[in-house]
Amino acid sequence: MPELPEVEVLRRSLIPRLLGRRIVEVEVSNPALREKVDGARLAAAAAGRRIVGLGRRAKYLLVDLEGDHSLVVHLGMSGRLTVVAGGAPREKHEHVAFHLDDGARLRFRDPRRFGLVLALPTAGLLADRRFAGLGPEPLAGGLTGETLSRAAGRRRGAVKSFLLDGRVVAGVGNIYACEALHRAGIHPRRSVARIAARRWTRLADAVRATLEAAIAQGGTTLNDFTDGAGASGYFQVSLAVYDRAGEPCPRCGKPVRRIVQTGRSTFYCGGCQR
DNA sequence: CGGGCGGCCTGGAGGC
DNA sequence: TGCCTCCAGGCCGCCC
Repeated sequence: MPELPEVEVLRRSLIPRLLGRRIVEVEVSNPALREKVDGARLAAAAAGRRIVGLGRRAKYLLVDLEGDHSLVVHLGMSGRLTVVAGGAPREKHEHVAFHLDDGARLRFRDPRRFGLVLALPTAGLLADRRFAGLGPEPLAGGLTGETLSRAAGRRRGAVKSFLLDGRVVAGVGNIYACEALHRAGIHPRRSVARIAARRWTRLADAVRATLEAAIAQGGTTLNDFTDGAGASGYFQVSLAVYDRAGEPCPRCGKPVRRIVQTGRSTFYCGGCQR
């Protein structure tokens, strides 16, 4: 379940393996991802081009190519992007492969096919409809209590759902929304209309701290995530509440509870989240 | 326009 | 052992 930290860990792990490499061939085995993969367009954008940068916006990995195009990769739920030896056999669910000039292969594997691989013009990339409505990058200085408070505006919904809204803040998914609320001591069902300035600041700080801690530990590997070399993260051992229903809260010892909000699981501590 | 919800998709887990 | 159901959830589109 790759969220911002996992994509950031992936990005950093790919830099030494991809930067300066030339893509020699693009192979699409199954175009049926979230958006149909346009193999001809991918090849036109990437074949013969060097990789000159690796960026990230929200949960999207941005591969900057020489020329005027970038590759945009989203891991969805179960996507993995890894660099493997050129002779490695094609894996099940390996839908897209980029063959590199050093003989290696950049493999995109995604059993659930919620992911995305496409090429877009680099100029104005972030103005693309997929990025245009996104909220601030939480680790780029754009996330403050005031940002959150202003985004809340006249909204009245639960703060957990609010944090999951990419227009509010980019890159926060279910795991880190739960963890950040726990860190901030805020109940996931609390209405955003009933959060004071001081608590917005605490929440913004908690979101940043949670994401940074997860990146420092290589991300969270519950089922699928690995970095570009195939290595798992280990933040899952640091999760305070996520997927820990019934276990004691690491802060106050009361049992962690599971509820469902807008169709997805929320984990929190009824003792220290108010 | 905010917000809720279904659909997409497969593998793994759990029940019987 | 095998079959069934459910669940994981990012994102989009539809609806009220």
